[in-house]
Amino acid sequence: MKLSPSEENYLKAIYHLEQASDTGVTTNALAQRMETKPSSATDMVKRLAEKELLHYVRYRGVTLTNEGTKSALQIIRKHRLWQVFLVEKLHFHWDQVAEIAEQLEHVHSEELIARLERFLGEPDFDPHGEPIPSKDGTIKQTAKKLLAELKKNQGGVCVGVKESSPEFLQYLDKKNITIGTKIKVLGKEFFDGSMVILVGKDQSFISKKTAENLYVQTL
Amino acid sequence: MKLSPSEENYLKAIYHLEQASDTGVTTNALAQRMETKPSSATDMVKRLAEKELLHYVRYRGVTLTNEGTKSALQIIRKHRLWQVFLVEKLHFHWDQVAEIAEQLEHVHSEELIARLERFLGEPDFDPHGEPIPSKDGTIKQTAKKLLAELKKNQGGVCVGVKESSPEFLQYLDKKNITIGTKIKVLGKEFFDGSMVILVGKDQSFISKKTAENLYVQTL
DNA sequence: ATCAATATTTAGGTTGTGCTAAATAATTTT
DNA sequence: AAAATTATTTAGCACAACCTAAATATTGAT
Ligand SMILES: [Mn+2]
Ligand SMILES: [Mn+2]
Ligand SMILES: [Mn+2]
Ligand SMILES: [Mn+2]
Repeated sequence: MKLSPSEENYLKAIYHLEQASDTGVTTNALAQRMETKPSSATDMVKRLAEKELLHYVRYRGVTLTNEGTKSALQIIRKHRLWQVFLVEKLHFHWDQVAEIAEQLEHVHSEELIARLERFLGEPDFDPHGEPIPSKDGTIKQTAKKLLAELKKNQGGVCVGVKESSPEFLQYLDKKNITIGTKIKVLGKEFFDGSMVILVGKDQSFISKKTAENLYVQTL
Repeated sequence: MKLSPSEENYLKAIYHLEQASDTGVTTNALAQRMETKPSSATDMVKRLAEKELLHYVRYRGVTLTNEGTKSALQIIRKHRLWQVFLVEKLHFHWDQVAEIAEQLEHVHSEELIARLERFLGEPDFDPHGEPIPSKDGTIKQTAKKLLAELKKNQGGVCVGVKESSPEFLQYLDKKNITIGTKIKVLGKEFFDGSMVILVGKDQSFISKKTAENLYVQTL
């Protein structure tokens, strides 16, 4: 089915909200995520229900159908592949690619995305460490945990970020943390969850909030 | 100014029609090119006039303003750079790229197109031999002529196509003609303008229509 | 259980981009 | 020059995607 950019953006938003909560997605949550009004979200949700991309029960929220989930995954796939292109080939910084990928993801061409994937060497993860769904919708999951879950003296490699806002990514740069960086917990403050960590050879102080947005793979 | 895909497509169409005729563009011509109805073209033309991208006189047609021409050239620039990407990097065939570039050209990001141009090695021409406008709107013109203008025993290198429909490009493939192919006129029929030409080492027969859609650079 | 607060939907309006049918202007033919 | 033909515009409708304000349903507190 050929969807409009707006429809695709809504589907993606619903998918991500479903993932984050494992429950139906409410109109308010969706409107907030889409930066629109609840009444606009209701309108769109009705259209998507009409197209059988989601189940909608008035006042009860929304869940994607199989079709809807499949569509959402394909858009995410395109978004992430384009992000890889922007960083690996055009040398964009990892905090600059989201906005452009938001547009590129809506270009309709199966052939294009197949060839792009090939050209990029069939990457498994995007520049933020997020997995790239395959053409059939499969996602490669890795055993990652939040840095905040590690105990003192445990260490690992940074494999992703939970939030990927430019602000956070730029902050990580300042701290010399990026995908692939080795991190070890030197100390953890019980009071506020803050940590002293080893980044490469240097010590660094990070807040609980930061530790809760960094994924690491333990060694 | 941030324009919608539809507005951008209209601007491009008007630019091309102006180039082809050196006179004002009529509503009917525009509607035909855009594959829409004259009434729709009138609507759009009014909006673009409002934005001062073109001059519009009722019943008299339309001409682009300087602003409008600048915008059109930037869209054409993006279209052609993306076409180079699709052919050179993703190995699309030259007859498959127009449709996808029609979408990619509407992605808004100065930075993206600057980096893409760099990545592609700052090409001067697209896969159909058409010049790529520079960032400031300059077009590199070459001394090319239509194959149809050549006399017997004159020869040259194919440097472009006037029409770039998939049908025509596929036909050229069958004839083993592409950008860079050496061609020599062995004979020209006065009656219907058809030609016998030398393509590489082989003889080939082409119609006047074909000869009028092939650009060559004489040696 | 009732009421207040919150969430959601509906009603009705706006803008962009298309359409058809009818009106009007321009051009060509006679 | 008038009539016929063609080109163009206008009027009015439709749909997607937004909005605000008002109505209604759900939830949480008393
Ligand atoms: Mn998007
Ligand atoms: Mn990402
Ligand atoms: Mn286009
Ligand atoms: Mn071209």
